[in-house]
Amino acid sequence: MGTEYDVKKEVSDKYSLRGRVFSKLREDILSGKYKEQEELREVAIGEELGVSRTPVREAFRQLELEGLIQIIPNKGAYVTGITPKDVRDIYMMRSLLEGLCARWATENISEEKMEEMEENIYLSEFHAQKGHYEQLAELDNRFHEIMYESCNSKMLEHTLRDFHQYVLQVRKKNLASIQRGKASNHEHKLIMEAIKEKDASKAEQLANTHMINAYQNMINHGFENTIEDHEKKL
Amino acid sequence: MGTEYDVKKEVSDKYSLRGRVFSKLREDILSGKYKEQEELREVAIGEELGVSRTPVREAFRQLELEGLIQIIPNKGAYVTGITPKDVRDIYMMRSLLEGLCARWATENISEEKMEEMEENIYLSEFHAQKGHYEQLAELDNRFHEIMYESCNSKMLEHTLRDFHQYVLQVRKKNLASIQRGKASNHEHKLIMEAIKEKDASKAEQLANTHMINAYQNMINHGFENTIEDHEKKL
DNA sequence: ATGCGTATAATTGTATACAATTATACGAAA
DNA sequence: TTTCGTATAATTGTATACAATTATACGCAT
Repeated sequence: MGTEYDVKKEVSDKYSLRGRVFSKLREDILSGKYKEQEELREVAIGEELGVSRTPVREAFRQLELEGLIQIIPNKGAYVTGITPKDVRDIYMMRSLLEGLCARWATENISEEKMEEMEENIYLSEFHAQKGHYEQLAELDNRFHEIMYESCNSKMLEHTLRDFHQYVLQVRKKNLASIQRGKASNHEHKLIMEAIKEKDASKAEQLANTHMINAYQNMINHGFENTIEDHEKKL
Repeated sequence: MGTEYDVKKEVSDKYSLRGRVFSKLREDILSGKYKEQEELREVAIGEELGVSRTPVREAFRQLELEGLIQIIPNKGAYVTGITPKDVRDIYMMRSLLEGLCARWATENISEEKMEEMEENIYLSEFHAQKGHYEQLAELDNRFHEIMYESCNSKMLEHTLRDFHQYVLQVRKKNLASIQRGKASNHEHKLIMEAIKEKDASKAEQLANTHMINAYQNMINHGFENTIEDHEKKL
């Protein structure tokens, strides 16, 4: 009953100019192409990408709401950027919310999603052994996506997806360590098992720790030099 | 040192057409003027508000990112709405994040903000006794705002402000109970004292409970009939 | 030289025109 | 009657034109 359309929700439609501008700008900001406080001019961006101001402006409004730029009315759009401290904060927030997500997923996950999760674990172990980084990263993303989709909360799903997207660039480099890859897989497996056993508290606690570990690993592999400069500000 | 511009960050600039359209639509969606799945047409909205499609479109893009509408490319904008379950989920998420915010505020709050917070408590007690609902609601908002501003985390501040805004409409009715008002004040006071004593864990736990209580009170005063219909879906 | 005021340029805000896509109506064939 | 295809209308996507605001340059008075 109830015909369900599995409309694949694109983060931003790839086939509209606005969507492409949005994605491009977000990527450029997160990758550091545009420095903090740099002013983004509509015509300049438009010319660079070969589009008019209209889609650029719409993309700007979205970027503002994502917190990546600040728009001062009648003045301009300024890059907010993402600092190492922002990344830290997001991981702390994610730690709590991914925990909640794991808890709710335990209570609401469907048969199909549960199976997909198990499959994800086994595939990950395979690719980890083979050293297939790209597939591993993809499966890692997918694992979290499955959790988001299974928690039965539009709001939480939306929030976590945002955060996930936000730190994706930074995380890419991180998972490219085979050790962390394997450790991460193991943690995923424990979470999956807790969900399967319907032990919500355990799943929550594990997901919690999983995020902390991911962050800890990150600052132990090339991220600490940048974060330490900012730690002093804390 | 370091001239600090106290640029008051408006949620969305009131003086641009786009900002007004955005605020109006958000209010109308949250208040239930537009039903779920209802299609919003750019020209219709524009004519109703006396503006062209341009500001309407930009507002749409923002509403989409806030999750209030879903835009299907080349097709239309459909109201997502906010269900009682969404409200519940947000309160659960807020419970965790307000806790984290209280913890960080304990570690980072400035002298000035600490004093403003104390002042806020005393003023609230006064207005609670007098039965001044509007001032009480305003002070309640401000208390949380002070916390957000004091946690020293742009990301967390941004996220919590979003959530806060999201449930504002619903919450209005809620605080208009003098009992809850006083109870809420007392909880604020305990949080404030914990922050002042630099007991971060205590502050976190109190802020945590404060949110749960606020939600519990809400569903016990006129919200439960609507939520219960949705509880069955859980 | 410095500060101020005005004119000019640059930039953003909004409206409108046009293009592309999607929905609808209607008629012909089965 | 139903189904399909096509023409038409409606709606969104994009570009451009114009208005309003802000930044800049330059001359003048001090």
